[in-house]
Amino acid sequence: MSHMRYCCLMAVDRDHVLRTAAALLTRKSTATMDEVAKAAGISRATLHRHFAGRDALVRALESLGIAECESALDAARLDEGPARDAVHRLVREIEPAAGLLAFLYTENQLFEGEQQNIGWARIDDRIAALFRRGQQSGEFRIDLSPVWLTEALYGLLGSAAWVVAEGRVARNDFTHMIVELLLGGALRHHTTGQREES
Amino acid sequence: MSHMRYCCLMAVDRDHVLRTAAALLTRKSTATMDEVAKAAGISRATLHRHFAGRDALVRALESLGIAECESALDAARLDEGPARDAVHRLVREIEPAAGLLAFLYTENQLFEGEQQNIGWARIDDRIAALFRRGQQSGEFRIDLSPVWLTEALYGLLGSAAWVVAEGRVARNDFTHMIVELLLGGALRHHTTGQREES
DNA sequence: CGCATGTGAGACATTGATGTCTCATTATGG
DNA sequence: CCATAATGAGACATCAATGTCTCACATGCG
Repeated sequence: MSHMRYCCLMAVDRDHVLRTAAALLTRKSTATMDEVAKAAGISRATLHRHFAGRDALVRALESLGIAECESALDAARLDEGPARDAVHRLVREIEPAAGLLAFLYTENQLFEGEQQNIGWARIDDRIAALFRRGQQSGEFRIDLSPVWLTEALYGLLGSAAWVVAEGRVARNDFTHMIVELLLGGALRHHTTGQREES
Repeated sequence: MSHMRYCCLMAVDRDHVLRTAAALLTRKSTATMDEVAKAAGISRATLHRHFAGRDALVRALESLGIAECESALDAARLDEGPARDAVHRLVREIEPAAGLLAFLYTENQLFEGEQQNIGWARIDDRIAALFRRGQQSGEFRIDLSPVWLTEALYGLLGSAAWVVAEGRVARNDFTHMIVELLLGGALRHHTTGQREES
């Protein structure tokens, strides 16, 4: 504690600003710097002191999103146990970041001159590796590529975050909805006469 | 003056402009009116003669998206045969519009003062009704609500359109990827018929 | 208490997109 | 061939967001 400096209100909680901005931009991706500042309870000037500009803010959000994603990946221990359980843990751990990820997912198109891209690539690889492990262990079907399964997971995370935010489904169902659909699909599998062929 | 009948057929192909704009905005949702005009091969002035402003353009795209969606819904004959086959037909029919839908899906947040909203609601209802029919017929599991299945379908359509546009999966796999994941899930099931070979 | 720091409020110029206008050009149809 | 109409090019004002700046205020610290 001795190394912490106690000043005035002490350098506006950067993390709080980022999370508020994430929550706002998730709902309204075109929100103004002024709106972001008001949402965070600070002035535009102060916001601009902490983040050089809108670009820097979005970059910071991207870094936050990557960090939270990797934390979730670590916490989910993707290498341990059945792959299906690892997927379940992953979705559970990543849920709090789903909104932010959904925002970044749509905003990323703007960053063609990538740089943080390596962070996303690393995350993609770790998730794809999980699906690949599940395929090799015989748990997952092999006609759906790990790349597609990874992307589909992103899409489902975004859809679920959206529909929960809209209040059209209960927040508690978040993990169940995604995991059950992603792993089991919409079809009933215990009924007789099930046939799958196209 | 009798309104323009069939005078100079120079009349810029409105549909072509819309589809070009859709393609561009799908890739870069912040594209300028000038960029849209250039992409469509017309001048900004002409673009502005046909669409009062950016708002009007996006509205027109929304109408186009709704129309294409409803055409797909009609062509898929959702009421006929097994629900799972209807889902397959739906995805196949809706594929060409997936990019446009993905764009509108993210852009819709801006339309809080809805008006076209009724169009989307009607589409939502028709798709949700399909999933409900599948549940009642015993084909689909009942622990995943039609609302969620509908939203999940949108998410998967968007993800698939994106990953195909990125060139990370083959365009030919579009329908298969979505239908198999949405209906069957990633898990291998020990039921008859599921593709598990090589 | 006085100093330093961080903040809020607001003025200001800048930038980029937009909407509107005019005018010349081209193509169409009678 | 001529009148009409649609287009392209560009000038122009407008507007909103941004980035930068100054100044006053509050609070922590010596």
